[in-house]
Amino acid sequence: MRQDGRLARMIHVLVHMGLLGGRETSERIAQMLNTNPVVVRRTMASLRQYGIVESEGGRGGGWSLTRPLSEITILDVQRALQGETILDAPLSNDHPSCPVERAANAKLQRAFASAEQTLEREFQQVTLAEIGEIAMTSA
Amino acid sequence: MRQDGRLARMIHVLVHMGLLGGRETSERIAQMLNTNPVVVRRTMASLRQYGIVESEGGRGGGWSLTRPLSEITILDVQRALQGETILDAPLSNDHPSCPVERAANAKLQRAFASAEQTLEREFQQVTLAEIGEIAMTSA
DNA sequence: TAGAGCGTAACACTATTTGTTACGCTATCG
DNA sequence: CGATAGCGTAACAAATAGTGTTACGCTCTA
Ligand code: FES
Ligand code: FES
Repeated sequence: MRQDGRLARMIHVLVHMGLLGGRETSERIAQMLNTNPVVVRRTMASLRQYGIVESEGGRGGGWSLTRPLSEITILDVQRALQGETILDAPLSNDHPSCPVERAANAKLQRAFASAEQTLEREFQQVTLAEIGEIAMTSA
Repeated sequence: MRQDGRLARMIHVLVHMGLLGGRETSERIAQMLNTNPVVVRRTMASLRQYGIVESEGGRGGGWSLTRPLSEITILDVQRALQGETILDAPLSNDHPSCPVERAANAKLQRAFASAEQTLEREFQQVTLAEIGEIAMTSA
């Protein structure tokens, strides 16, 4: 699974919202991310589906958190954006019947699974509240 | 850093060469990988630069290993293909002066660095000779 | 009822890997 | 010496994924 910038961006947005407390529109979020409201909606939609944020249409609408930053981990955001798989072992599939290819793939898969576990543990340990605190004290 | 299929493919090729003992041409390797000789040369060139294989031109030329499979680890192949960085944390750079973005990036970087260490350890533990043995016994 | 705001489709742009063609250089064989 | 096998490299096409943008529809509230 390809790693992209969505995770970092969404963490930024969520912490921003948690610290400043309020509801934010896609328009305002887009400005703070130097991008476009549609991109924001697209990405935030994943978070909504996972229950981290909710959206309201109509005048006065926008996005808001469904729970405090202390109850959201990086892993939650990651799962919302990319599902179960964090790291995907890049295997080969050129000669599926070849035992060498299969052995190589098996070893790679094992190694990546191990790294993924590490990453998952790290992600689970960090709440967005922590990130907010670090930002507040370093500012 | 994006993960691609080169690592798995090159492991396959190297083990194949180690087990079958001989020199292989780009043409034959390309056939076994369902691809093109140029792609093979391109990728093998990285391995040559790192000292894992050597190439000879002219009639009867081709690629050969510079040392036995027992002295090549997955990490060696990885390093040859992608350099130092195995995993690259996908950070955001939308608002460099914002302390929240910086705090989020810092946490992500730490998490990915940890996972990279795990992966590096795993890669270093596996020699291509091991993969060859597994393939031989499972065939 | 007007307008703010989300939902979504459609398309262009970018970057990276992969695939392909073409051509040049070198070493061996006859 | 000439033909041929083989690598080296440049140039370009194709596929993929994220990103950016425009357009239009729906909903809620003032
Ligand atoms: S711009 Fe609002 S927290 Fe960074
Ligand atoms: S094709 Fe030769 S080892 Fe798999």
